[in-house]
This record gives sequence, C-alpha cells and structure tokens, in this order.
Amino acid sequence: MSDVLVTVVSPAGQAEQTVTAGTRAWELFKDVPDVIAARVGGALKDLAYELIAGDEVEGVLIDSADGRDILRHSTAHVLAQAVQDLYPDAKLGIGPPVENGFYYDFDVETPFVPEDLAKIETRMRKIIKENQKFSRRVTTDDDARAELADEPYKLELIGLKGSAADAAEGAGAEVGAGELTIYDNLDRNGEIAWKDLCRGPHLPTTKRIPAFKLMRSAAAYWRGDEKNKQLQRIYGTAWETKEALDEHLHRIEEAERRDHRKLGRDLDLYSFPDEIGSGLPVFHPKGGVIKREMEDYVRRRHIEEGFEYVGTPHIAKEGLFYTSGHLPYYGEGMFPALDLDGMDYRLKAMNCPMHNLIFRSRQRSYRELPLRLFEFGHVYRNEKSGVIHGLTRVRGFAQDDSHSYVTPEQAPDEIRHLLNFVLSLLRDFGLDDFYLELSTRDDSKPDKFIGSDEEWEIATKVLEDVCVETGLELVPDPGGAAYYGPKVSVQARDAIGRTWQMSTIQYDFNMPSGPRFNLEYVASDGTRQQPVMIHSAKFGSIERFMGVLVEHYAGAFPPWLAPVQVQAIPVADTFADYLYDVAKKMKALGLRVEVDDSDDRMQKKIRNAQLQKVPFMLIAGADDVEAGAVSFRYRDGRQDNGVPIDEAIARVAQAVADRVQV
RNA sequence: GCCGCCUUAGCUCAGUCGGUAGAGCAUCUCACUCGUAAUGAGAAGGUCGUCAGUUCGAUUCUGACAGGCGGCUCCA
Repeated sequence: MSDVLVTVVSPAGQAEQTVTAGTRAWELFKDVPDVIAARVGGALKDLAYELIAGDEVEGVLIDSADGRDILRHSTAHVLAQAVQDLYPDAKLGIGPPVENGFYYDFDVETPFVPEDLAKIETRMRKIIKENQKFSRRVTTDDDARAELADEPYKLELIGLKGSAADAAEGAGAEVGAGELTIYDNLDRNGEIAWKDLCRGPHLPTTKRIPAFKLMRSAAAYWRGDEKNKQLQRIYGTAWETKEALDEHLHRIEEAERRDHRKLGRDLDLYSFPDEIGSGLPVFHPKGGVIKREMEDYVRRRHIEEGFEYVGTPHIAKEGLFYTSGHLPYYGEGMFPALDLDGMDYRLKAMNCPMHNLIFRSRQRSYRELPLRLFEFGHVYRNEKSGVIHGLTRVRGFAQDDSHSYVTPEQAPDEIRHLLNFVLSLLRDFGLDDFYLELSTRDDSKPDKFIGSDEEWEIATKVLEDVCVETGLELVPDPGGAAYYGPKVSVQARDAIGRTWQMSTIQYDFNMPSGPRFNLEYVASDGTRQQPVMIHSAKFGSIERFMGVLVEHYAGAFPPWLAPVQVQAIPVADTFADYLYDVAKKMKALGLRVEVDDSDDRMQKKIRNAQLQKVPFMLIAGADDVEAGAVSFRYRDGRQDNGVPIDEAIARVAQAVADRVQV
C-alpha cells in the first residue's frame, strides 16, 4: 500500500505528515474530540473524507462558525427524520442552518402545534441516542430522481442544481454546485434509517449533537415566493455545549426584557389603541418628551448642516403621485383614494413629490445649489396587516426626511456630506457600530424600476464609491433599490448586537427628469439644467428610531433623553418643601424634575423611580437639610450622599448637556 | 396578505367539565412620617375582544370579524 503526503494545518502551524493511502480525515484528529469536520483545501468535508496526496487538511471545531453550521445542519436532518418517523406523509422542503440555529420546512396536511414539537423533540433525542452515522453517497441526477420520487420538493431542487443558491435561500445547503450527494443515516446494524438529498458535510454521527432545542413552528412560502404553497417550518437551535445553549436562551430572554412594546407600556411612553387602527401609535406625555428631544436636536443639527426646514401636507390630489411615479410603482404601498367632490386624494407615502414642488415654485439658480429641504414629514403606508410590529413597522410615521438638489458634479460631495452627517447623528444618540448596505436594481425586473441603464450605473457607482471611502463594511443588496434609484442604508448594531435598518440615502436622477417633475436650474452659462436629487432620512422614521433606542438602552435612557431626569424623594413628608425648592432651581435650567410627595414610604418611592429607570434620584432628609445638600442614588444602586445643592444641580445639568449616560 | 397560536379588571395572570367570575400589582380613601427596591387597613374596578349560531341558559361550544403574538412575503 502506498503512502500519501498531506499537510495538517492547526493553530500551531503547518506540519507535513505521511499517511497510508485510504486514511480518512478523522484519523488525523482522533485526539481532538471537538473536531467534527475537516477543511480540505478550503472546502468543508466530512471526517470520513479519504485523504489524497497534497491535501491541506484543517480540523473544524464544533464551536467555530463553520462547525456550528454543520452541527445545526445535522440537527436539522435529525429533525426531518423525526418528523417523517412520526408523520410519514410529511414531504421534505429545505433545512439549512441559519443564524443561531436551523429550520426545516415540511409539507404536511395539518400544521404543527406546540404539542407536536414536544413529541418531535422527544423523537429527535431518541435518534441522537441511537448514534446514527451520517454517510455520504455520491449519486447522479437520474438515480436521485428515482430514489426521491416521493419527495416532490427535492425533485425540484435537483432540477435547480447549481443555481439553487439563487433560487431559494438555504437551498444551497441541499444541492451544491458540484456533484449530487445523498446522506444516509445508518443505524447500528448499518441499515439505512433515513436519507436526505444533501450537499453536506455533516457530523460523523447523531450522538455528536451536544445540545439542541426546537423553538417554534411557522409557515413559510416554498422557495420564499408568496405565489408558492406555504410549508410548515420548524425552527430549532443547536449548540456545542449545554452551557452555550443556555446562554443562547438567556440572550433571547434578555431581548424579550428589552422589547420596546413591553417597555413602552411599563414606562408609559406610547400605546397602540385598537380604536385608532393597527400600526398607528400614540405618544403619551413621557414618550412625547423623548420624541420632542429627538426632533429638537435633529432639527437643530439639520439647520447647522445647511438644511432649510419646510412643511408639507399629509394628503394630495392623486395626480401628484402619478407624476412622481408612486402610484404606478408603489401603488400597493399607498392607502386607497379618498373621494372629495369627485376628485381622488391620497395620503402621501413619501415626501419627495411635495419637496419637488417647493423646488419648482420659482426659477432656481445654480448659485442656490445644493438646495437642501428638510422636514419631519408624516407619511402613511398601507402595510400588510401581518408585518406591523410595535414602533418598528407602522402604517403612519414621521420621516426626518430631506432632499438635496445638486448638480451632478456636486452629487458625490453631497452624498459624502449626508453619510457623515447621518453617522454623526446616530453616534450622538449612542449608536456607534454600523455597516452599510447598498441596494441596487434587479436587472431581471426592469418593469419595477424607471430610468436608463446608464443612469443607474452612474448613480450606483457614486454611492458605492462614497460608501467605500467610509471604511465601513459594505453589504450588497441586489434588487433592494427604490423604483427611482439606488439606495445606501445604514444598519446599526444595538447594545446586544442586533442590527436595525435606519437611515437611507438615495440617489435619484428620475424624479427631476422631464417626464416627471421636470426640475431645472439656470446654470452659469445661462442654460437650463436638470438637478439630481438625493433623498435622505437620518433616523429613517422617528417611530422606528425611538423603538430602537428603547431596546438599545433597555428603557434606561441617558439623561438628555430621559422623560424624567430627576426624581426627588423626601425621606419623610417634612422634607418635601426643601426638595421643591431644589426642583424649582433645576426646572429654571430646563431640567425635568418631579418630586414624589405621595403617601408611599421612601423605600417604595425609590423602588418606583428605579422601575421607571429615572437616571437621577435626589434624596433629602434631615442630614441633607442641615448641610444644605442632597443625596444622589443612581440606577445601578450607587449612592453619593451629602452633595451641596448647587453642585448637585450642576452635575445633573452637565450630564444632560454632554448627552452622556450615567 | 398568507399559516399557526392567542384575546378574562389599567398591567400580569387564575378560573368556570355550559348555570354571567377571582388574585397580585396599579388606582382611590384612611392611618403611619419612615435614610436608599414593596407600611397596614379598606374601597372601587370586568355585558370574560365584537357580532352571529347551537342551547332553557354561552365568558366557556361553533362560525365570522377585529386586535395581538410568532413566522413567511414585504419594509423607514
């Protein structure tokens, strides 16, 4: 038997090793139980892979990103096996790993209920305990079709092989671009217990699944297209250890604790009255404070950055939205028409048409450009009922919307200016971890976009160049553009690592054009030229941004945003007047102070202030009165007693002015 | 919009195998005047999401609708 020379790559470095022909990858790693797959020449392989001369082999640890994907994908297989054991008529869809877990789609007669999940989970544990072996087998298209004749969705995937990754998210996990493979699950006797069309790789055996949990079931359209049948999707999660699973479940609890819908109720910020309608929030006084602080600050910053504040109505004659292209291209997103004296009016879904009319209200000179119009424009969008979600997805909202009218030459600078402005604003609100997404046209759907190929190319290039300059991560989003132009969106990561789409900047050569608004300015040579317009929303929407801030801060706002900045608490009733005097001085500086003069005991008042997440508690009793001082208690329980009144006031005022967290 | 689940007091939740309901917190009243996360007592509060149907009788069973939740699709 001949020997083969392979290179083993490990964190320690590379080492050449001679093994006998027929040696399998697992033999290189038998001392490292956490290795569950191999990376050979960059490609992931099963541990059963047979080494050939010249291979560069690296062990894949179960707790690495690739290792977790493999673990989760294998767990998805176990899920599918369990489902078909219990529901033999279930047809298989796809079952890829996703962030923090996996899912598998099934076509079943009756949808799964929570009790079914419990049953399936039990069955899965049994399969895991049986220590079934994942065994890879190469097949041909024709053989696979014969073997999987009862699996209509798998047959469809075989037909899509190679382009599967484009055809449906996750389908690439089933059929790769290369050869077609089936994985057999072999029981102790080597009998095939179950099998699935799959690209792999997989764990060596089911017993290598250390910890998993089924999370929920839901419907999902086959291949992500709402024209297709809905399959029943089961979501689960799997981890390298029981501890890692527990941590994951704990993180989910933490996210629930921060849910802005719950905190909005607890902190009396806003509500969603049924009587008004789905997706139409109302802001209570405390939410109103946050909203006003946000608006005041952003309005001021816009003016400092050269924007002019304008105002436009919520409703307009329908013709305007034909001119803008909204009705033909965005019609299903708009509310139905209201008939007034035989004339159809529409609630606006975007502010740009109105701003264009302001631009067009008189002749414009090149000397005025860039002309920057800005407002908090309230827009109304007829969102499908199933997508409405707290403040982050609503039907009526205010955009901090601006339109910059520029010459084509000015466009790159203006976009740069806007992007830096956006990022600085988000940082001011405490978000400082971003990436950018560049949404471009879907060339296969020309009827969804207006304008020429050349114009799109220029616009996209300008946006891309500016994005690259920022040095931030840039993620492509093909097909995500607005109908009138490509878009950059700023995605911000919050305190617990979730990302939110906030700001957008869009380059638009279409609306100013002849067939639309026919916007013009007089150039230095006296000719009439068409400006480019750049749409930009910094928060995206005030509502969504507030929702994100609530979750980011878990309701514990920095003082400048906190609805109540100082809660004054007398140790006993007799000290209330003393605190009223302090509060009066603070109010004179514009600070938001409340004195709790209720009948509650001070301990209860502290508890209440704590639950309301007030940044400063100001406590005063006999000791403080005697010293002309007050005592601070902070949200983390920290105390600072006997602070002279003037110093205490200055301390609060400073924290507000500096927009810092305390 | 689609699929599943859910809807009992302001909030969180019990409960009624069909005979019109209960707790804690919050609210109000009274007493207590207290040094860093819940003082005590009492009161008030619900046509059990809405509308139909079955029934002697429906909060409970059935259906439709509305709203919510989790996904899918979509999106600021």
